[in-house]
This record gives sequence, C-alpha cells and structure tokens, in this order.
Amino acid sequence: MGTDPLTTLERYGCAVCPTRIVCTARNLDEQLLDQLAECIDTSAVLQRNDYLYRLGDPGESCYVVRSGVFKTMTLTASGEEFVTGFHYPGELLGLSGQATGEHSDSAQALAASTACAIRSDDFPEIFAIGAGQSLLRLIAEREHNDRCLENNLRQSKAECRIAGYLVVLIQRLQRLGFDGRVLPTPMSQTDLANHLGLTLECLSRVFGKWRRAGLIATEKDSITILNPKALDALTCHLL
Amino acid sequence: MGTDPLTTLERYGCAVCPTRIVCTARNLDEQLLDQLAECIDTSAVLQRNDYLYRLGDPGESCYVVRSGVFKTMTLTASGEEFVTGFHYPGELLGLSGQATGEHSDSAQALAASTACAIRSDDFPEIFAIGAGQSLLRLIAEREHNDRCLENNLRQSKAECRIAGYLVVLIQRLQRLGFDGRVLPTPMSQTDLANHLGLTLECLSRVFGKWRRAGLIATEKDSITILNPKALDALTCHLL
DNA sequence: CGGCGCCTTGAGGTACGTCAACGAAAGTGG
DNA sequence: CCACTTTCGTTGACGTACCTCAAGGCGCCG
Repeated sequence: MGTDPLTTLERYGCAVCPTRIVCTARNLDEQLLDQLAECIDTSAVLQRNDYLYRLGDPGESCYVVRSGVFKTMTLTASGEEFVTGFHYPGELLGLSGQATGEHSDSAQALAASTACAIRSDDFPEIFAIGAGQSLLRLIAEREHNDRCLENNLRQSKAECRIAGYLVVLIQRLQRLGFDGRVLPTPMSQTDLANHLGLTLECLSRVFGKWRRAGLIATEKDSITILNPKALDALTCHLL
Repeated sequence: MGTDPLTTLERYGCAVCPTRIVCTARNLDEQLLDQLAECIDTSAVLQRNDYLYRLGDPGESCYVVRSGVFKTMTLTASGEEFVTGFHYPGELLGLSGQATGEHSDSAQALAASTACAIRSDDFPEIFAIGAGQSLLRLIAEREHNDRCLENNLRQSKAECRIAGYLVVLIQRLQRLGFDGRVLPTPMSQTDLANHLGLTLECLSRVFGKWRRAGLIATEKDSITILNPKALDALTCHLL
C-alpha cells in the first residue's frame, strides 16, 4: 500500500483532517487534538476495490471515512452480493461489529480513499479527553441517516425511493460543505439499484425518464441535480 | 401517573432491573451498579398510548426499554403516521435525537411499559464508571438490528419481508431469554403493515395463508410460530 | 479488433396496491 | 347491560408498477 499520500496526516493526525469539523475532533483545542490522535489510527489508505474490513473480521474497531467513498455489503445465503450502504467522508462504519464480535459486512473502497479506525477499547479514553460528545454525535448522525434511508425503503414506489435516496445524499454532502448539486457517485448503477432493492432495469428507466425531463444529468462518476425542487417533490416527503 | 409499580425499581435502580443482563448494567458489580443508577433516570412509567417522548422534544436523552413495548413513529409531509419501529425490553430508543438536537420521531407505549432515560450529558460519567463498553454494545446491538431490518426492507416480496421481520424479532426476544415461539405483538396489524411498508390487506392475506398452512397462529396480542423452519425458508436469508 | 462489463430499451407476466363491501371486536354512552 | 359508533381485520375484483427475460448498444481493456 502506498503510504505517501498520508504522511502529513499521520504526523499531524486529526489537526489537519479535512473532515474534522464533522468528526470526533470537532470542538477540540490543539492540545486535545494531539491526545485524540493517539486514540485514533489514521493509517488506512486504500485504493479502488481495496477492503477496509471484511465480513467475519473481529469487530474491535469502527471506522470514520476521511476521504473517498466506501461501499458496505454482505452476502445472501445463496451467495449473492447485497449492498448495505455507501459511505461518504465524516460517516461512521462498522459499528455493528461490536454487537456480535465480528463484522457482519465488508467495506470496500470505491475510489482512492482514507479512513480512521477507532478501537472500542479507546472509547473510554476518548470520553476522558472530552471528545465523547462529538463521537456520540457522530454515532447519532449515523443513526439518523440510517433511519432516513430505512424510512425511504418502506416506500415501494421506485421513483420515491430513488428520489429519496438522492435527497438524503444531498443533505449528507451539504453537511460536509459541498453545494449538493453535483453528487459524486463512484458506484455502478448496478450496485445502486441493488442497494435500493430495485432492479437495474428499473433504476435505468427512472434515470432515463428524469434525464429526458431535465431533472438530472448523469455523468460517469457523478449525478448533477438540475431541478432540486422537482426531485424533492418525488420523495413522498418522509421527513 | 401511577408510581406504585416502580417503587422498588426506583429504590434499587439497575440492580433489580430484569433487563440488566442486556443493558448498560451488564458486567457491573454491586457498587458500580449503584453509581450507574445515579446516571440513569428510571422513573418513566407509562400506560398504553402514553408517549415516552414526542417529535420535536429536545433530544438530550435516549432511552432503554425496561418492560413493555414501544412504537416509534413520525409523520409524512401529508400528515400521515409512519411507523418507524417497535422496541422491546433492553433496546435503545431516541438516539438519533442527538444528531439534530430534537427527536425526529415520537415514542408511544403499546402496553403498560417502563423505560430508563440516559442523558447525553451523563455519557462521560458512564464511561468513567466502566459501564461504557456495555452502553456501547447496546448502541451496536441497536445498529445491528437496524441493519437487519433495513436489509429486510430491500426485499420487495411481501412474504420475505414479513417472514424476515418475524425471524429478526425472534432473535431479539431470544436474547432476552424468551423461547421465541410466542411473540408478544401488542401492535395492530395496521401498524405492523405500515412499518413493513405494506398494505394492511397484503399483510392480512399473508397471515391468512400462513395460518391455513399451519405455519403460525395469531392471537390477540401475540403470534405463535408453529413451524420455525418453514418461516425461515421464506426469509430470503439476508444473513 | 474482440471480449466483457455496464447500461438501455422492449414485451409480457405477476404480485402488490387500490377500491369496496363486509364482519368482528372494542370502546362509548345511555 | 345493551344499542351505537369506531376501529380493525377479512375477502374479492381489478389495475398498474415492478420484476423477469431478452436483445442490443456503448465504453473500456486487453
């Protein structure tokens, strides 16, 4: 693995992290940032298709995406892949591994990506430093996101699901400071359809319809929202 | 509100809680249990249809179900109720309120129920006592459950969804020491259908079919699993 | 150039949603 | 305790949205 891109990050830890404003490090002063960096392993540098962790790995750590995008997936009993989520910078992964002692999904980088590992053993230290509230908030934000997406899945109409997913994704990216008009989507439509519980054909038809209606434009690795209001109107407003 | 049923619980706090083996209190010795009880407000006693918290309430606390069953729900933009979950003893509620500062759902007791409140301000103290790992595990278990149910919703076949929900519910109850053959279901079928993203008619038809096939028996406030293997075979095995 | 993912487009079947009527049960008020 | 009302569940007929299967186009890589 190439270690070059992260040398500065490793040296300065959380202090220079681009996502620190939304992460465990938010609201910490310089001194505490250094202490926090002791608790967090910032060494995970991954290329496209590398795995951050795999199904069955011991679940002693959870992870925060620092840059890039990750896909999490599991397997059905019949061996088919099952995409459980896409994870953008500042989002938490792999927490559920603590429940069973091992990860119940695999996490794969969809582009060159970096991630921080937080060992569950270090949680008490993080709370002792005073960064516990921020970590807790990170967990709560993940929970909040999950609920939104879960509610979205209860809608069985394809257009509602897809629009809802995009709208939630816009919100997630805006939290990071993006304008939310151009969504980086390094995943294949096949994976996206899988994740939404739809067939590729159905997703493709909806995207085609929306393109013709001037609602969105789809590029290779991104989706541009041309008419946010119209998209929002399709979401069934699940709050 | 009647305070009688809980007097002993209030006095002895976590030490006498029937769900302590799965809760934050697990693995604590007598002395620490008393300290933990200081951090946790055990006074919430609710009758059927009482609210534990409401949408928009300040999200300064999360809750652990001590006894009974809770239903969480939110509203669509058009004002319809939207059932986001059913919560059994030892399960965590309301964590996502931390993300936005206010609760994004309401929690209502479906039967006479009790719950403990954990203030987010007390998290550091809980970690200082040494109960942090158990609390973390509680959070992770919630996350794990959510993922299972979320994956289940990706399946659009009604029978898969319903069977999957029941199988996950069995697992959740077994964790509490129940045998998992008789599932307490104080919710209406209307609410259950709503939560599964199906219509009442569809759920009713599937239950009818399963009753005729000798798979389940439905009573007023419970479902008895007569043929667990057959039920499991319908779940699409989402792992 | 050929092969292979990945996406698009079409035709047809099926499962679930919708609408509607009915029945059972539970809560209400006299 | 009994009529009334309301909520909840059952069953049927019908339409439609999505899945399935299939063929073809496009870009990427060897």
